[in-house]
Amino acid sequence: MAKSELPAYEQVKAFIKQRIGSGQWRPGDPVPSEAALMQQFGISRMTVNRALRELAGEGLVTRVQGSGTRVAQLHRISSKLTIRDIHEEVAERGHVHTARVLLAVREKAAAGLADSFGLRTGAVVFHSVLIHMENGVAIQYEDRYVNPAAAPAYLETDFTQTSPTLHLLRHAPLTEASYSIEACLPTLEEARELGIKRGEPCLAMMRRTVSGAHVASVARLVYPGTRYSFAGQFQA
Amino acid sequence: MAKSELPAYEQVKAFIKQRIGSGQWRPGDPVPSEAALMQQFGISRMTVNRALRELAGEGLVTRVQGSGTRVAQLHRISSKLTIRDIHEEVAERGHVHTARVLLAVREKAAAGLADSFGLRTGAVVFHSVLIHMENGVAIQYEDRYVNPAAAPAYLETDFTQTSPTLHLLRHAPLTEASYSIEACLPTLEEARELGIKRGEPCLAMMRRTVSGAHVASVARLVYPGTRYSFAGQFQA
DNA sequence: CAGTGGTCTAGACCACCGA
DNA sequence: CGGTGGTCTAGACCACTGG
Repeated sequence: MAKSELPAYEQVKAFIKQRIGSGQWRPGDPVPSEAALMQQFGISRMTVNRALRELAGEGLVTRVQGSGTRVAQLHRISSKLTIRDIHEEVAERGHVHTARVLLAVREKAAAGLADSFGLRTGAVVFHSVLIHMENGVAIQYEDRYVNPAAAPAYLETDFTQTSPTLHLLRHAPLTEASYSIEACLPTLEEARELGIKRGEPCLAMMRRTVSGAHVASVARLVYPGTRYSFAGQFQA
Repeated sequence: MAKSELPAYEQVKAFIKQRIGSGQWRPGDPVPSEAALMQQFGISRMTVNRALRELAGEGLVTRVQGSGTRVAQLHRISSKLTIRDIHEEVAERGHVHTARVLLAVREKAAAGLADSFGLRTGAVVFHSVLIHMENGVAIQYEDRYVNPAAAPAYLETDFTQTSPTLHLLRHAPLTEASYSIEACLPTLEEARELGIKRGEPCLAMMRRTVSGAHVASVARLVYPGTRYSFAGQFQA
């Protein structure tokens, strides 16, 4: 009707967000039903439904069929942590990314590693180790194992030109990934190659990626604590 | 028509995900138009639209009005990092959460801190420091400043019963938050209170939350590296 | 049982893009 | 201009919840 600039479903979302954000509606309180919002806004149910469905996806409300929609318990702050190809990340800061390859070989997998890949102990896996640098300063030690079944041409890559992550994204479409981040002290070799003291704390990310039926890659990424941090943001 | 168990829009999503995941459709390739998928699946456009809209929301495809839908460039792995109330988190593991309050006072804000809150230097802020324990083991040192304008009753809380995070979630509805995670060594006091050596690496999270017009809280959370890690997952 | 949300249809008008 | 996606409607049937 009106020449309103905002789509109707966005208006409904804004209305509800305002009520929640201002504290008028508290966690656990009921949100008006789709029928009620239809009437109130004079719009069709599909439109109201879309608004509520998106709010549920954002974690602001909880919907239960047959019961109703309620303001969610906001006991968690959920935000996106984006893990990106390091070359792209450095380039976006307007800096120069370079890499030094310390190792790029095929190896027989030890028992634990073979397990991670779902392979037999002693099966061949690819193993690469490199140092990533931003404007000449080492910022990441990347120790990675790759499943040949997922990326057979892995070792033919010039890792100074194409980062291992990029090669894998291109040749082994990602279907699943998991990671964990912890604090640690660098090993002797990591400290030497990163050019830091052994006592300097580091962030270590363990990452495991799955491509289709294969575990594609298992990597340990070590960042000097003083040169790197993960940041994130959240907006209601 | 068929007694298919999966909703039609989920079937469309699964179809497209399979094509992308298997590498048949590569980044930049066009995805069939809504009209084409309507025909192919024999369903209405709204249903196809929902499937494609959700895939776009998940970052798997890019949609441009007038141009079409394409497979997204998968150069980033984007996953949710969920930050939760520590009491809830410990309780969910079936463990016992306790807290020890080291400080809970009102203070005059130094220049830098006042800036963070958008207050004058010397304005009164609340300051709390506590140790969180899981089954009696210290897992987090929480050093937090709170804006009285956002949570006037903050200091009246018994933090051994209601965690600062929970109090804030209840009284200062969250509209925005940002954080960063880095590795560090604990200060003397942090090491003493956490019961760890000074050389033991820690994860430090700096968190800043906004509630409506106010910056509600600024906190530094220190976790012993050997007792904590952040984990996340991603699924295409 | 009445009320809720989950899904779906068969149309429609519009803004935008590229040829 | 035709094809694309963005939005919206006015119905519909169903599964589930709660009293």
